[in-house]
Amino acid sequence: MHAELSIDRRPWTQVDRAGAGAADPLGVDGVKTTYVRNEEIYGEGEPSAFVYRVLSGVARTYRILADGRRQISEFFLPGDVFGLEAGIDHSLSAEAVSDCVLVAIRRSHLAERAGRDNGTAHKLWSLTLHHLGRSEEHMLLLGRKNAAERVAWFLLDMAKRIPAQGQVDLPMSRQDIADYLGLTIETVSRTMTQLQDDDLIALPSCRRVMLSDRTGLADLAA
Amino acid sequence: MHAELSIDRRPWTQVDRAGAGAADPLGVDGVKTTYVRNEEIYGEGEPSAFVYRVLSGVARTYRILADGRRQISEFFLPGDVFGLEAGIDHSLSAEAVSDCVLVAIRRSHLAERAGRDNGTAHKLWSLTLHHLGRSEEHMLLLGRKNAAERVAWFLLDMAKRIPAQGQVDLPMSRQDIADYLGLTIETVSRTMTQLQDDDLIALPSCRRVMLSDRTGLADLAA
DNA sequence: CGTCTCATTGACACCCTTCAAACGAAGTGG
DNA sequence: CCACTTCGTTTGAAGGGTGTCAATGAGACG
Repeated sequence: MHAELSIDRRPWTQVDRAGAGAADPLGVDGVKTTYVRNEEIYGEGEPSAFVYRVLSGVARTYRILADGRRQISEFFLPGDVFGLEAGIDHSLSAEAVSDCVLVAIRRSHLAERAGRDNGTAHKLWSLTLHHLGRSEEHMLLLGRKNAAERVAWFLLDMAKRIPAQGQVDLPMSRQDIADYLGLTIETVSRTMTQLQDDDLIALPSCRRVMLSDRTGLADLAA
Repeated sequence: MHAELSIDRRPWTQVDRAGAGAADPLGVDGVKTTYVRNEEIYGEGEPSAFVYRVLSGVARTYRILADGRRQISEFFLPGDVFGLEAGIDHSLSAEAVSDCVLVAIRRSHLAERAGRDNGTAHKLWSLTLHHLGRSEEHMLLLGRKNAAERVAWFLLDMAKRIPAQGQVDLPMSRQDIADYLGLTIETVSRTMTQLQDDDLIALPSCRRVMLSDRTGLADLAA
């Protein structure tokens, strides 16, 4: 990895000291805001005025079809940034998966600083490239993988992103997982059970997953 | 659309005068290269040394699984730019869909210029955001749409991107379309026939599509 | 005209969805 | 402390949409 292209993923909470008005790692002041579970952060079509960094909790962005079919495009964990979009209006909606605290950074301030400071401009670009890389991986999953491969990939990805050893506490519901993986809630549930029967994982509770056989999961995830 | 976020999509051929060594709209010298149909432009895992602009013809980027399943992430038409990735190595492969001419722009030159010139930096970022927006749309398609909706969306998208009126001359094979839409070649073929039976399109030849009912197609594409 | 490649069509199988019911955990009120 | 409710998850049975396998058809080219 290029050092200059790497992304700072430290949960910002750890260095937060000032609350509202403190500078984000992107170098621009933001306002700390709390959202409760399932609360809307922004909606598709609304003006895209802010970029958000997650301090605690988890957020999701998604698109929805007229008949209610939903595709979650990404989950955002502490340290992650979302809300960067091409147009002046949001083409995605965003909601809180769990109660969460975000820093909202005014997009115009960010643009202004990026115009002056190459470092900020470069960070924003890197962040966008990182998202693009993940969405390409996501497309491969949605277009070409079966249910077991999708779920195995998802669990490994979550284990990578959530700091903990040997287990994952999933922050989202089965419905969220299904809408992220392009499956139904029933298929996700059945697949989890199957992975458990195959001794690849254990499920002490429905939100807690022990990865008993990471190699086996990785083989599946392809 | 922000004027500053808009993308210059003019086919560069129209302003090309010097051949190799001429400056791209991105402001950096590039080398014009010709590729024949199905020729590899770069492979997954190779060092990512160049960014490409299509002058003529069409290119595809894709990822492939160990057993050969392929997901095409995007087609690139004249004027389009591809090859921008987060890491130092390509995470996608790229090939020529048809014989095509590309300008290869050295990434290090681009990075150097972006470091000096905010305009270039901003163009690169906008381009990346544009790709990200498209890939989010693509994820919705792959995760939640059925075959008819996928094909209808694809035809409308191609009609938008390929200048012509009332008809589209598809530059790619059914296999390419299938791998882009997350379907099989047989399903694409059957769906095209079905759309024709429903009087939404006409197929004078397998590469030429007349969009007889754009409204009906748009309703389907959702 | 023969060959090669790609596209279309048909028959059948299977993975995932749909519909439905049971189960379990968490919270509330008696 | 225990019914009761609510919400989310799991499990079952059945159906459908898409994949697989195979054969036929249609252009392109020599």
